[in-house]
Amino acid sequence: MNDAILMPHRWPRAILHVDGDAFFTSCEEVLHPELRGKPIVTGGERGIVACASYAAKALGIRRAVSLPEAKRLCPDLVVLPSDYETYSLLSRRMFNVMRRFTPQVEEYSIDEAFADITGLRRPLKASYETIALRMKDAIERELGLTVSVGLSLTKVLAKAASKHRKPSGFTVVPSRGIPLLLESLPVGGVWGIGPATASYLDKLGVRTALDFARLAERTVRQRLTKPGVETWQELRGTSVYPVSPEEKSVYASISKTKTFAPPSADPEYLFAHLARNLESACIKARRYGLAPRRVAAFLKRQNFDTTGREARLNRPCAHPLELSPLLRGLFNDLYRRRDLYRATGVVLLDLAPDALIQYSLFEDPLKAEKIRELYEAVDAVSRRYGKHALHLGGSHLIEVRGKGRRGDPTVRENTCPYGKTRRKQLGLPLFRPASGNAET
DNA sequence: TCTGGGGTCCTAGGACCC
DNA sequence: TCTGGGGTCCTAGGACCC
Repeated sequence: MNDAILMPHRWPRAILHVDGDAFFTSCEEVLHPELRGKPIVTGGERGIVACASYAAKALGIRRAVSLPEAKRLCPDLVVLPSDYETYSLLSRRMFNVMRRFTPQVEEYSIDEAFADITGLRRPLKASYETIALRMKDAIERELGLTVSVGLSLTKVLAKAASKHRKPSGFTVVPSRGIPLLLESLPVGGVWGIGPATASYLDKLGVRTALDFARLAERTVRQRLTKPGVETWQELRGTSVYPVSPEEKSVYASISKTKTFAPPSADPEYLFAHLARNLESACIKARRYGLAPRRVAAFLKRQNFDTTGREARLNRPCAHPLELSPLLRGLFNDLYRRRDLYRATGVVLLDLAPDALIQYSLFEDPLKAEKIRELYEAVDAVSRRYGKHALHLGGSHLIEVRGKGRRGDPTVRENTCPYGKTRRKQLGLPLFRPASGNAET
């Protein structure tokens, strides 16, 4: 282990992290001042707590607990449905306040943002600390809710700093302050270190973020993968994650999943859930004018093990009617009769803008066009009467065996997206026979 | 943390080719 | 019929985040 954290000169970079305090419920308090200070939660529509106000947290109510359980802890609890429109609005306002100081603002989530204020001391005639404090004050004054702010040399350190003191915390960590900050932070609390890495590090005797930061570089490179090494560098004050102000407007993927109780082994029941996942995901994709080039399905077993399969389309397509046979193929490949499953899910990947959707010469363009018209009508009905007002009439309507029927427009011809399965179908061994005594 | 739902990124290793 | 090596592409799954 090293003796000391490297000491770079004082502010090689000045990065701050702004974190809304109990953001959703705080937004509700802005909207309904009479609720201020009361125990309130949002998430009423889902049956679990999405966000708990500080008054509710004081009573032991945490995220993801069920509403009946929360009600039991606090009979007077105010339960509200999530109102994302309002939260997004206040979120945008928060980011805009930040952007008055610098365009180098990265919107990380609805209630968090980073800003790189390196080099602003001279133009703004103020210390980094003062700039950060002005930003915090402006947000709180203009929005009427509080944020916690961390200022340090890297994103990982700034994030650790902002959560060091909440709510309405303000924590400045120059290089000499790093050990003090990291000493009281369990390594699993570091942004980028999850349960798996934390328990692995624990075996190496690493308990706190400071222990981790003090590991020798060679040790870290040998034992961890890229994200681990980068997190280690950031913790030592070397900035490797830039603040990137470009907004990522398009989704890389869209997924829909559903857990059901009790778990089931009934293939028709499971496939019906998958079909519904597919419809929801496609509705969302079409709403954003997107269509996937790859579609994946996954099943979650009772023990939370998850397996998935994906398939490539020969053109982007966000229409369940066309994708359903393909989904059936993926499902057949995944499903094991002896297993009980607790959830299904569908992921649309490789999303392309709808404008780019083109029909291949080998298909019946009339049919494709009809399907497109059908879904335009479906979307219109859904907008009016709700999401699943119209949907596929269950799996029985579409009788398809296996997958990738020749001529199926949604499956690339002569291509099998899953090698192992294809090998199985062709009666080939899944692996090259091992050398040695594999065949005794 | 006894585990809901929606995302992103990384990597091992197989497929395929030369 | 066993035998390499190397490069690229892709899939499945893991890990992490809010």
